[in-house]
Amino acid sequence: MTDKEAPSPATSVDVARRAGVSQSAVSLVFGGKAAGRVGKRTQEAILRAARELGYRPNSAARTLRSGRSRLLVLAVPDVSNPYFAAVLQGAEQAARPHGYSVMLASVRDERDWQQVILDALSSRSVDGFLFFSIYPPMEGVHTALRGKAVLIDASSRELPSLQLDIEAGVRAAMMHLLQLGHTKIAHLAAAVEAETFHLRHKAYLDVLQAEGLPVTAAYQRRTSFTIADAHQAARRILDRPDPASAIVCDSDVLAVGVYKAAKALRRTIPRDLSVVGFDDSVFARILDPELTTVAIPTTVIGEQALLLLLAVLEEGHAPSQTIVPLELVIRASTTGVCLTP
Amino acid sequence: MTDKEAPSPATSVDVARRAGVSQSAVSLVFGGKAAGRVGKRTQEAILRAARELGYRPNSAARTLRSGRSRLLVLAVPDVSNPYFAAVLQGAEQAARPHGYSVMLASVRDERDWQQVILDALSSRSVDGFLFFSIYPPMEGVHTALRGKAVLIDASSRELPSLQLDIEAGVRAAMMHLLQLGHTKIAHLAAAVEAETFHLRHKAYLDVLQAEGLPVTAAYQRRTSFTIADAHQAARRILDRPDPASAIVCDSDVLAVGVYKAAKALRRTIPRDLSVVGFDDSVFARILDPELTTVAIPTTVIGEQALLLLLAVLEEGHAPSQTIVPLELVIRASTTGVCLTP
DNA sequence: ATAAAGTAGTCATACGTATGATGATAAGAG
DNA sequence: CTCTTATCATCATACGTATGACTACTTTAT
Repeated sequence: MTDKEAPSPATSVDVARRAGVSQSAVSLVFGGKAAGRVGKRTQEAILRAARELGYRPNSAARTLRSGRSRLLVLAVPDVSNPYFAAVLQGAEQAARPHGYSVMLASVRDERDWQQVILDALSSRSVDGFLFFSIYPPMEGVHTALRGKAVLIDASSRELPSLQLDIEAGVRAAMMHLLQLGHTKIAHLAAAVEAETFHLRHKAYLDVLQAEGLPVTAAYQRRTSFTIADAHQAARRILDRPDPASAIVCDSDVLAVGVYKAAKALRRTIPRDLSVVGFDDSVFARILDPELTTVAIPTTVIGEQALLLLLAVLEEGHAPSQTIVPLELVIRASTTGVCLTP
Repeated sequence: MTDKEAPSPATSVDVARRAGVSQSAVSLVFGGKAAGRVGKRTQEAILRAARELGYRPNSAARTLRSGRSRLLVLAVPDVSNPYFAAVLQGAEQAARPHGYSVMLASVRDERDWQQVILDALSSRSVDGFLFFSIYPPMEGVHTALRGKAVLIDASSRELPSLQLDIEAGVRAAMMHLLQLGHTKIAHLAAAVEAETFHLRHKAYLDVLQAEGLPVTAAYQRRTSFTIADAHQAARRILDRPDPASAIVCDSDVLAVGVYKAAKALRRTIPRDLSVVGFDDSVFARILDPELTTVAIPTTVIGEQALLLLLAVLEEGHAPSQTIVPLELVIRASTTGVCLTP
């Protein structure tokens, strides 16, 4: 109510003067180190004075003096992918109560990569990093990053990581299809050099072998991460004398391509073809029929990864490797195989 | 090649020492104010020394001293909407060459709003803001924001803004449908208190009137910004004796709801129902049939808005109101009306 | 009674940069 | 030869905070 716009913002010195204490005391209170150094009485006086002046600590000064910016970076390969947006949301939520902010950095190629890191590190404007599997830290930066970064959906000897149980996810998808009677199951893989995608393909092959099914080369295709390319790749899997009756995709985005291919070839999903996606992004529920997919708990991942990072930053502590379980969400794109063609 | 990891990062003093000049000279060079103050010779010497030491200016110190952080904030209502992600991308691209960074802030309700602004402003960690139509600046903050913010898809007397030609977009959609022979055109509106959505509805009504078509209350429905709610609302428009033959939606997201409603009611798009969306988000091409929609050039908007903001910040200059044209993208969800039912 | 430990508070300084004021030298104008 | 103007470089200082060192007082232990 007595809110007057301060022409020049109040500083800790102003607050100290008004509360009749030293600047140090103010700093201690706002730095959270008041325990055992500032009495309860004066603490209240300081807070009151601060409120009256509308005081907020100057973050630049704070960073300069303490060497910590309380700013973290989430580096993702594609800003416009809703998948990463959800992770960001989770990370932000976890960061706020600890006084940290999270910035999004889009890292398209490896050059960006190095750029972002070196810039951020050497200008000392960023305290820590969250990196996605894609473009994992290269040898050079690896060491510079120790104690400052956490990997998501990737493993590393040098950096702590938040792992997704990719193998279990793929296995769940495969078993679901097997139980529905499918034997000719294809895998539409993302042609991205990242551990997470290698794991997906390995799991696919493992299940086939474990179940005594044949491994057909024609049922395995790699494609770039676009709908159009996925469409073409899916076409090659389907447009042959002995087409697969089910396709497991490395991502919901790729599943979209499969839908388009099915339509072009006049196959009906799920009657003629069962499709399983990966991610459970918004796309899954937009597609018609709604997509059966391996759900990745994006928000939870953001939270957990950030908590890991905070542990690393503030305690140097790296709780080995945390594993996040994935869950198969069964919707309308999968059904029993048609017995008589 | 002679890249040795510096244990403690080099400062401008280190560079100065190595180049045999004063710290001021280094600062001038890296601040871009070397013209007429630092000779060509010494400038080169400084740059060389800096390179050798791997020097990067400390941003905190820079901010503290200059009072400018070179950090901007893009405040959006929903981080997970790809629409905003694209804008961010455009903004970042435009910001980088000017030495600015852009942060994303998710502003869900008005409380967030005030929080973000006051925090950012008073801790002096942010130089400027980009705000979306949704939750436009309230009276209180308005003044504090002058000279520091630009509005996107909204108008204001106090703040410069980047306007979208919403009216022309809606009109294009309507004229397209009219030319296809539709007369019973519905409007599925977003129940969000923002100028941009008011404009959409007004334009819808204006076209009806201008073309001498009746205004039917049952063809106008408002819905919250979710697929499920849009589904229900669309149902009410379609599930009646005299259903509309075309629906114009305030957003692609709402159009998704319409598709679901059409499916539930066993109507085929576009044979039984034409649908037009708004945004041209990823969804438009994922839907089947692909969605005719009013395209918003998101990346361009990000760029332009940021350029506006820079002009405001660096020159106090506000180029009145810039208007961005929208374009109708015709795909497969619209077709001529069926003459004999 | 004295040492040790705990509590409440202040002092002084340094973090790394930007920038106005101040010279020093050289060059061109009258 | 002096006066202005231009160019190049430096000095000194302040931005606002965090924090180790220090003082004074109180409590507890021995």
